[in-house]
Amino acid sequence: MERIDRLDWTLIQAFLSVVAEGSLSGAARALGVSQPTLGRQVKAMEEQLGIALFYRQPKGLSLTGEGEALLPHATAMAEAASGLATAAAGHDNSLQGTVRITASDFTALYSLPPVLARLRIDHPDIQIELNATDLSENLLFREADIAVRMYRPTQLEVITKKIGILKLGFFAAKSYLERRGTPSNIEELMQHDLLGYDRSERFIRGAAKLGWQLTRQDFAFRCDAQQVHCEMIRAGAGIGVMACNLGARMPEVEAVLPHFPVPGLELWLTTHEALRHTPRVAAVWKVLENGLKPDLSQDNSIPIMHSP
Amino acid sequence: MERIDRLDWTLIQAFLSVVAEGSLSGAARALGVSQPTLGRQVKAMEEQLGIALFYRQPKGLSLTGEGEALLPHATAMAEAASGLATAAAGHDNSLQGTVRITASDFTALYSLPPVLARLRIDHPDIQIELNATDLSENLLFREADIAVRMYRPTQLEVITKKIGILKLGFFAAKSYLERRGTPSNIEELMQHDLLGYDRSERFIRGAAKLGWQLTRQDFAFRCDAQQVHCEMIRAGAGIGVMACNLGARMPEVEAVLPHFPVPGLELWLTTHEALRHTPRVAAVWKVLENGLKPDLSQDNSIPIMHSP
DNA sequence: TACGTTCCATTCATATATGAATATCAGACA
DNA sequence: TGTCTGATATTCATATATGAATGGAACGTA
Repeated sequence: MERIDRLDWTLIQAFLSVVAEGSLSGAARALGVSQPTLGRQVKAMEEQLGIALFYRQPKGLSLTGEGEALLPHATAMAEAASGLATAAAGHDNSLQGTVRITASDFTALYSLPPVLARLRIDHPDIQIELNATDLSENLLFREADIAVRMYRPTQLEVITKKIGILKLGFFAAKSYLERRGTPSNIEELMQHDLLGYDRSERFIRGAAKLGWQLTRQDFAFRCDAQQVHCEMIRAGAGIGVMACNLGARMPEVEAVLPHFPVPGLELWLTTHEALRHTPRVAAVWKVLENGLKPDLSQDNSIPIMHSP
Repeated sequence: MERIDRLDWTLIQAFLSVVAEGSLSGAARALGVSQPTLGRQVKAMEEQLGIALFYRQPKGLSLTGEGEALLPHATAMAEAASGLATAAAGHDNSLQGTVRITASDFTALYSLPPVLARLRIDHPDIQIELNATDLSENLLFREADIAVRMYRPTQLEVITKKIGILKLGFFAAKSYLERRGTPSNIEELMQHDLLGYDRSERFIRGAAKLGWQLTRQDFAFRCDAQQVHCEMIRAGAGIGVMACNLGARMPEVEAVLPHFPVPGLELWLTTHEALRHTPRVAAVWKVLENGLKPDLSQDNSIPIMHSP
């Protein structure tokens, strides 16, 4: 397959300017180049992409449907470029602008919302862009300012801080427990339908350290996404491990063996060194830290699950 | 102030390539230009920005701290560029990639999380980027694929669909009601501490239509952010209007005059015409529509508040 | 209808950025 | 120490993109 990626970004710049101004001449003025140049650049872009971007009209150029489809991407580039310019100029010393946060789906959807709500109250001029993904993001190469992760990032040149430990515990739907009974010790629990969760390898190893032999076959269900896991517990599919604070919030589920020491998950906040002292990033960091802490345990004696 | 924005995007492209390859020569090979050209471009960029981007080392070029700070922006540009290339090539016919959603803070933080959780289950390969803002976004000019709004967008060339009506009602903290008593009709309610919410102009007008005279002075508190409003109700600061489904989920608050017909808020889904048939956008649209509907009323006889 | 304005397309001399060739430097290795 | 390798800088002829000038088409207005 051919790489169309090669198209010169100058062309995109030209494209964008023409869209914004509505004519070649106008765009030329705005961009400080001549009108023929711009005309050629637009033509070049159309040829390289094999797409008609504009309708040439007497009053100027207007976008075709295909052109419209490209515009959002071009605009995104322009925004990034302007962000770059701001950063370069060292003028981003204000508490406004966008801060991009990346977090695991689970954290993003269950832990972060109230914290972000608070953030919107404390810093109304800071826009938050949330990227929910379990993929380990490279803070240096991806546009994320702060990462919320369940493990300590290993990259160099990042600042990390452990916020606390997310306590996990066994939970099951009340309906399930009524049907199958509530286990009162580990041996009984192992006779139940167990739901393996996405870190099951880690979990099995963690369990082994606590002297609890467990194999993959002991799980009635396994799944990769924590949300699914969660839903299955709620639906009464069996007994599974989930975050204690989350379980406590769900009226239809109940803790099982609440005092059994299930290893917890660490929660780490990460940013890139170069962004550490950007005011808005620092502000968001602070709110995240303060907002997430109450939900977490600071007890370091709780065993944790280590990353693979 | 000078516009540094003017810097040619080709230079950024060069910058990025040098970072990725680690050397001028390598980057030149990758980019299909000569090494001196690239060297000059890097130098030009440094001069124009007035920043040293690289340490020149015998083994190649490595980023300075200032360079690192610019990198995320440059990378964001590259991602957008590659998105543009994909869109242009017409290859984005798969159910993967990123979909950007914009919604009011309130919707984003209170209504969307469970829906997005579902989305992650149904379409694990679609990344969601959520931009929580009350600002009306221009879907054509901003990189957002789908907007969730409380009003019908007026732009041309967008596809909109009304999902339903968010029912509103009076709520107060139980502690407040214990202290001040529960009003049993509108006249009594007006003697209470009322919390005006951010659309209070709209609200006052809506109330007037229902034959209920109300002025700004009748509100004990006013605030712009719905979250703050919400928190004040929970904190027992008075009686306020909030979404019924949200109020029902909060154990510490109680509905006041639950049968009084408070005008609701419409919820609209919007996307740009050109994106309508992009598979991943269509998929997300569908999940949003199905996920938000259950929380909303489809009863069109409920009065609604119109935008200003 | 004629005039002024605004736009895009074309032409051609010119300025500019480019690449091949080369010089230079630093480290690896025998 | 000498040589090789892979890197960045420098030079200069050349290709390339650029801009001023010009032509032509559409539209509004007197």
